[in-house]
Amino acid sequence: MARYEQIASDLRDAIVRGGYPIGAQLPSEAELALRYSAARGTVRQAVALLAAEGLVGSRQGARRIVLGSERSQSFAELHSFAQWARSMGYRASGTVLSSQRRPCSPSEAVRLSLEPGEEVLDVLRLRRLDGEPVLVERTVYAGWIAPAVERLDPGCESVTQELYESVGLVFAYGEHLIDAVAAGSEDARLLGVRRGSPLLRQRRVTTTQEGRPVESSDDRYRAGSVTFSIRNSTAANPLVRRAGD
Amino acid sequence: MARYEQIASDLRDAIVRGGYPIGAQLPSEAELALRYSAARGTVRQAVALLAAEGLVGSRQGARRIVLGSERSQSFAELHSFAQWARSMGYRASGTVLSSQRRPCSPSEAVRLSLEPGEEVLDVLRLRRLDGEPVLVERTVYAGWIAPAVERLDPGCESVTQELYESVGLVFAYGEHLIDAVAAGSEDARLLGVRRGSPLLRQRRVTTTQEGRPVESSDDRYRAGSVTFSIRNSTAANPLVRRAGD
DNA sequence: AGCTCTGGCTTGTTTGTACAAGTTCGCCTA
DNA sequence: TAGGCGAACTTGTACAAACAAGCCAGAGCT
Repeated sequence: MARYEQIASDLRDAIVRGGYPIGAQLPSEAELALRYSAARGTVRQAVALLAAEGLVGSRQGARRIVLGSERSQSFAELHSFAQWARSMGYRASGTVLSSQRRPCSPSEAVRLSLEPGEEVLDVLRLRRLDGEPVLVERTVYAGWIAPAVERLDPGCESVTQELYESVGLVFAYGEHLIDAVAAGSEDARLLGVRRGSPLLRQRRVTTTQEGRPVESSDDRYRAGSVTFSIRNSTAANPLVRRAGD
Repeated sequence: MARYEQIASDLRDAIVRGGYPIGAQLPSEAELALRYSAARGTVRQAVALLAAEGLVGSRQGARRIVLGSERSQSFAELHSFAQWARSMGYRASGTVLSSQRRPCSPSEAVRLSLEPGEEVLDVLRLRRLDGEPVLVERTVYAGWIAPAVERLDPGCESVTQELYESVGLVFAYGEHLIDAVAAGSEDARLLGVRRGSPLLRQRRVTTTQEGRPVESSDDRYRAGSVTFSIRNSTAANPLVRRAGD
């Protein structure tokens, strides 16, 4: 673990534990540098990490301010339903309802950087939190990873983790589109809600470290079961609003 | 404009214009430093900016990779419906349907850091894109900014911009919670949809540069009109999934 | 042909220095 | 008392240097 990560982690703990309540000022960079016997540049990297997490804000000339005190989750917990559920103290389970190979559609070819007509693996999964059905996941895997996915146990908890352990596949980047849709008849049946009732939809494309697309997924959460949360600032602005399709 | 921002802007333009297509390698830091006659540290600040925007990814030892080529919008465009609409080429309009002072509820007192029972301003607005009703906005303003809000023109396009010009108020930080809800009868009537149909809800709290909360808002978008978009990576992870209320 | 290994390239981390720019607060003055 | 001024403090930007760690392609070997 790098020195600046240690310092960031130490400060984050202090904030989460209430040592620096919301609205309080953080010590100056010079003071932190002295306290941790590090150069000012190293301390700046540490607080930049906290700023990216939305925990602290800063303005030139003034002390840094604590903006929030909730620990933000890791990348893995955003991409893996099971890992997220575990970290929240829920028991996650899942079932593969169908799984079949087929040639990819033109739009999928673009999203996954495939040749038109190349084979993909189409998987439908139902996910549960503490036994309650919460999420319908329709995932399209690129052909080159399909064999490894097909080898997975149908009741497998964490696909992400299994793929890492079996073939060393690491998800590294993701793009996510979030909107609301009405439940179709299949969604309604699986989630146990009425047709037309609101669902939170997350469409995502995930790629490896090399930027190679692995999967494209359409996840639909039962309303009330999940909320997405973001902190942004004039400096860091990850969330973007787009016009509907 | 800082040197590293110039470099970032230059590289971003090149990426957006297709000079570096998705999947391509960026020049090495040393080469960029030479090209721009800047120190390597300065170049690193520039590419860190692009990485935060999700445009490029990096791994130690390998060249940086272009991951996306869409320009992400500014903070203002996320917080201000009007400024976002304008940048997307839409014509935005809005109407204040009601506006009244009342004592704040206990939960609002916490969210806006107010004394229990302190006065707040409650505003209901309907927003349109090219004439079409798209968004119902229920905003609660802290008492100290209420007079300035009440002085605004009821048909005012951009509240954010007007507040900046009239009292110099700058929104600097925001927290956003995104989920899906069914349209209530008021929502349905205003947006011209059926009761119970899906809406995309964005609840947000916005604060000033000093970390002082200004407004708390519940915005509901008609399904299909707006999508939120995010890019994340193992390094930068702004988006968080949370359990429902 | 296929494999390993190594050397050079590239990004990651840390330190040190210097100056610019903005904030804060006390002091002085009108 | 109210306002203006300035000094001290704090964050932002930029440069330079050095080493660590990981990647990659080409040389050489089997």
